[in-house]
Amino acid sequence: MGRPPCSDENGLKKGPWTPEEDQKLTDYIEKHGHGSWRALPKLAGLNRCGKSCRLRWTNYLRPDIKRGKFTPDEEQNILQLHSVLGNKWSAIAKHLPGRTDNEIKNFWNTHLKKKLIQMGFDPMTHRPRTDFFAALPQLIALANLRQLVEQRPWDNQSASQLQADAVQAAKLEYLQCLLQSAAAIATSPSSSSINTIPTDLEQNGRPSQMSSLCSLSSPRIPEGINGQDLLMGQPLDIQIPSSSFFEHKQPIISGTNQNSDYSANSGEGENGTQKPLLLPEDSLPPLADFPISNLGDACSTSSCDAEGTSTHLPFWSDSFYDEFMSEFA
DNA sequence: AAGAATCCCAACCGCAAGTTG
DNA sequence: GCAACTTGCGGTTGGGATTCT
Repeated sequence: MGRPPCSDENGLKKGPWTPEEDQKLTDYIEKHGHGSWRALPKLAGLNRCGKSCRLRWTNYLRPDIKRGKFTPDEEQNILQLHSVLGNKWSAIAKHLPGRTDNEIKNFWNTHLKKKLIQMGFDPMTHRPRTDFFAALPQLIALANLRQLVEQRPWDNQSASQLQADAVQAAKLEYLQCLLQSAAAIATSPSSSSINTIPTDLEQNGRPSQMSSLCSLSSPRIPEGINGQDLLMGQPLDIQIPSSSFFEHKQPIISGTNQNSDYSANSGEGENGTQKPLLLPEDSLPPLADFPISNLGDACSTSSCDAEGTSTHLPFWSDSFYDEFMSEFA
């Protein structure tokens, strides 16, 4: 581009805005509109670059900005929008009147993201985390715990209790990894034996919305569909097929649930028989309370109709949201 | 009470898309 | 079609505010 960044321009002020500067900027824009941002600072008598003025106006001085804490409704909207749009803060902001992209981004980074991580969800995919590195802190903690248990002369009861806790936690961790691997398989377009995806639409030369959605490794809008358009002017009913993940409250894994689709995800034996990847029911702790459905069910049933006009199956079902939001309280 | 740690957010930076001549 | 320029966006950061020890 060849143009120096505005910070390089001679002697222009940077950093926090003073009330006087705010007043000048507000007065000018109210009288003349912002026009060319680049020309504005001179015209308004400000020793700032246009970019800085624009940012100050759009993120702070604009009269329609709503300040203060985000309401639970707004939080829920952000989560839902983020699961669809990803880090498209400006697109998300368009659905939250009075909120700026910067504000939403900050709120996400300081609150929502942490909450999701704490709950074991990948904040980018809104799925249970799949990376072993994510579990590293817990594993390290468990290792330390074990060392402590072995080294310290605790009474038998507390030591065994600790060990039991550690084993419980390790099992949970292991289970989560299994679930996540299965989820990855289930949502992979190549796993046709697992996820029987109708191919009629794809054969028409257009990737089916469903299959593109099912292949989401991060929130993505199906090809040819503008996520923004998708959302504009309609109530939030954006729903991702793979979201059936959260639809049912029954635990995915249990010894009595072997005919679930999930078991099919666990891999087939050489002769086609199902090799249960799952541990026996009694060897596993109960899953977390939030609802998780059959992983292999990602694109099944009515949610993905033959037209590829999937309009159902919230990735975050309402009930899940309720529970999630109650975590915030 | 004081220092350290953490949180929070306004503002900056760099990049890319869009616009104009 | 191209280059110069403008605008918008998302990631990052500095430092004040708050909480913890």
